[in-house]
Amino acid sequence: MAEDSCSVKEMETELKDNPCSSEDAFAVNPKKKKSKAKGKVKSQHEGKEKTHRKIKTPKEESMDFEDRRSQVNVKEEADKDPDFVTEGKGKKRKRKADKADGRSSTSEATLPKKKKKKVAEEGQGNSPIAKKKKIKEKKEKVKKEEGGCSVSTKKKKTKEEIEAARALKIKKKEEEEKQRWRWWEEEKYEDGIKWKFLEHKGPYFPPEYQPLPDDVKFYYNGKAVKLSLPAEEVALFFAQMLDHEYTTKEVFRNNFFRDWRKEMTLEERQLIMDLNKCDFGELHAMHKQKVETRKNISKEEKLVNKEVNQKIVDEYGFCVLDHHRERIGNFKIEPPGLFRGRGDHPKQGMLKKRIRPEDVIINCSKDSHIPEPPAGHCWKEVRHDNVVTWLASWTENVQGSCKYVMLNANSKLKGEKDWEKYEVARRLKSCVDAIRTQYQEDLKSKQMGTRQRAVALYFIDKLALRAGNEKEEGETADTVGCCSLRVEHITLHDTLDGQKCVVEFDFLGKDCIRYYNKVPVAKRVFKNLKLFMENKQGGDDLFDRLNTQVLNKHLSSLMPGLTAKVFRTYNASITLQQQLKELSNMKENVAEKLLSYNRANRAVAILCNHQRAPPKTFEQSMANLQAKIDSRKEQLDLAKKELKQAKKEAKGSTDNKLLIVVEKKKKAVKRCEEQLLKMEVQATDREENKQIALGTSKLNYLDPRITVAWCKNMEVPLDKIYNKSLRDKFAWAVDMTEHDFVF
DNA sequence: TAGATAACTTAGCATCTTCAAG
DNA sequence: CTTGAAGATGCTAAGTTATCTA
Repeated sequence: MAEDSCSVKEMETELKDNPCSSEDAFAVNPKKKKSKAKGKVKSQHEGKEKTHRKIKTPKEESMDFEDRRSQVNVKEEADKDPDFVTEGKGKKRKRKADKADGRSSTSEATLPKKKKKKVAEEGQGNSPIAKKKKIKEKKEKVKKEEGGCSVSTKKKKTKEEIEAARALKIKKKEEEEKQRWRWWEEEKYEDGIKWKFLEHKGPYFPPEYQPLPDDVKFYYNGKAVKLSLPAEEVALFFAQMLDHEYTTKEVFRNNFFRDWRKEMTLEERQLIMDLNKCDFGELHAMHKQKVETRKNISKEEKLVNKEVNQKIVDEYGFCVLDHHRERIGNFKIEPPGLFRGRGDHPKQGMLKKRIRPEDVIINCSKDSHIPEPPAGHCWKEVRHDNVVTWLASWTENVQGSCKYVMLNANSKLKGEKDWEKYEVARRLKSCVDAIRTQYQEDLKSKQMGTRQRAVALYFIDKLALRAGNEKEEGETADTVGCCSLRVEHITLHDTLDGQKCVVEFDFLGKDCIRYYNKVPVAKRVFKNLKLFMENKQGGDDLFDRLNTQVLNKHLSSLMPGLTAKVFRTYNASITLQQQLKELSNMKENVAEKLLSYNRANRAVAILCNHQRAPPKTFEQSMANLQAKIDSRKEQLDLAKKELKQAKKEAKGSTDNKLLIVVEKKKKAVKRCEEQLLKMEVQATDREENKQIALGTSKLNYLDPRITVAWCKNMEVPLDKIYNKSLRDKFAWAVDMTEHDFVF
C-alpha cells in the first residue's frame, strides 16, 4: 500500500508541525457544509444531449468494456502526486432510504442440478481401486524404510523419519481425497436450512497471560513500577509494538493510553498520567529476545511444537456436519491485543479485550455432544439454529461487531454458496445487455434519483466499483464506494490527453486502498455528473438521492438475486474468459501459457483494483534474477559458439563421434535457450506483478470453472494455477467442469 | 419502514513453510 | 547444509447484503 504509507508520512509531518493531539485535530476539523441540493434538477437539461449523441448500443458499449483494462491507471502515477491527502471528513452520512423490500432472495438461484442419485456417505474416489493400490504401495514403502536400516547414523534416521513422514502425508492426502464429500452431487436443502446435524468442540481459547519475570521492569518517570496483572498485560501489548511506526501516532497513543488506564488499579491510575513518561524498554527488549529465541529453536523442538499444534487442530479444528467431518476455518478465539485498523483509523490503539467463554455463544445440534466450556467457565448461551452456518460467535468490543467461527472454504456450506454466487453472475450475463440498455436510457430520466442510479450503475458496471454503504463517521477510516462517493473524489475534464469527457477518480476504497483512475465516459454520464455536482461542496455526496439499499432494490427487480457486487463477479469472470481466449495459444509452452494466464488474471486484478505493497525485497530479487539471466545468456553464447565449432569440425566428416558431439551441443544450446526463456518470462511476470495482487480475484471473483476448462484445453496441469487449498476450495468445479465450459 | 444488527464475503498483510540455489 | 525468496496459510479488518426490531 504505497499510497497508504505516503499519506501516513504526510500525516506524520503534519503531526510534527502541529503538536496538538490528533484527537483534537478531529474535533477541530472544520465540518464541511453539506448542502444537499435537494430537488435542484434543472429540467431544461433533459433531452438536450440527444442532438449531440446517440445512445450507445450494447455492442458499442461492450467494446468499451474490452479496453477497460488499459484505462485503469496503475498507481505509480498516483503515487507521484504529492497532493494526495484525503482530509478528514465532516459528518455522519445517514440518510433515509426507501426500504429495501428484502423479498428478493438469492436463494432462488437455481444451481445446475446434476440429477444424480445420492452418493454414498464415504464418497467415491475417481478410481477407488487404483487409489487403494497406491496407498498400499506407499505403506509397504514406509515399512521397508522403517525396517531397512535401523543401525544407521542419527542423521540418516531423521532423514528417514522425514521420508516416512512425507510418505505418511501423501497417504493422508489420498485418504482425504477418497473421503471427500461430493456434496455437489446431492440435492440441496430446502429454504435456508444449512444443516441437520452439527457437532463440534467449541472454539479454542488462547493461553492465559503469563506475568513478567521479576527482573523485567516497567518504569514510570524513571522509577520502577510493579503493575497489576491486567495493566501489565496491556502494557506488554504496547511494548511489543514499539518497533511499529504507528505507536508514534497520536491517535494510536491516545486510544491506547485511555484504554490502558481503564485496566489499571486506582493507585496505578493516579500515578500513571502521561504516556510519554512511560518506559517500556525492558518489556520491549524481553519481547524481542523471545522472538529471537523462538526463531532459533532446534529442529526437534520445532517438530514438537508442530505436533502440539496439530493436536489442537485435530481436536478443535473440525466439526461434524451432516455426517461429514469438515474443517473449521477459524476455530481459534482472537487473542487480546491493541486494535490496529487499516489506514487512518480513529480507533487504532484501542484495547481489544480478551474473550472469555462467558462471551461466547455456541451453535450446534440439540442432539449433538454439546461442547464443554473450559473448566470453571460457562458459555454465554448455547443455541441450535440451523439456518445459520456459524458454530460460535462473540461480540468484539472495539467496534461492537459480531465475530463468528465458521467453516473452512473447502466445506460444503462455503462451497455451495460460492457456486451459487457464480451461477448468479452467469445469469447476469444473459440479461446484462438489457440492463445496460436500461441504464443508458435512465441517464435521460426526468427523475434525479433515477439518473443518479443510472450513473452509479454505469460506474459499478464499467469500473467494477463496490456498492459503497454509508458508514458512521468517526467509527472507521474515511473510505468510500460508489454510492458514497463525494464531490471531492472526482474531477471532470472536458478533454484530457486528447480524450473527451474524462472523469478522474481519486478516493480511498476498502482497506484504504487508493483508487485512482482517469476514465473517458459517455457524454451523457459526464453531463449528469456536472449536474450532480452543481451547488455542492467537496464534502457533499455525489449521489445525494441514492444509497445501496435503493440501488440493490432496483437491481433485484431487474433480476432475482442481482445486487451491486454481482457486477464485480460477473465482470471479473467474463474478463478472465475473454482475456484467456485472446492471449493464450496452444502453441506456447507451459511457461508461456502460464504467463498468459497470469496476464489475464492481472487484467482482472487491475479492473478490481487489487493492489499490494511491492514486496520489500522486490528490487533486490529482481536484480538477482536479472543477474541470473545475464549469466545464462553468456552461457548460451558460449554454447552456441561451441556448437558452431563442433559443426565446423564435423563438416564433411562422417565420423560418428563428431556428429554425436554436434548433437550434444545442439541439445545444450536448446536447453540453455529454454531456461533463458523461462527466466525471462518469469522476470516479465514478476515485474508486471509488482504492485498487483492476483490472489484476491483468483480466490473470490473468478469462476473456477473457467480456469479448470482452460487448463484442460491448454493441457496445463491445474496445480500450476491452483494450489492445494484452492483445489480443495474449488473441488466442485474441478470435478464437474468439462473442457467446453463457457461462463 | 428506517435503522440496527446479524450473517457472510472480501481483503491485504504477517508469518510460517517449503524449496531451490549457492 | 545454509540462506533467502516464493508460496502457502493464518489472521482479522472491512466490506456487502439479508434480516430483525421498534
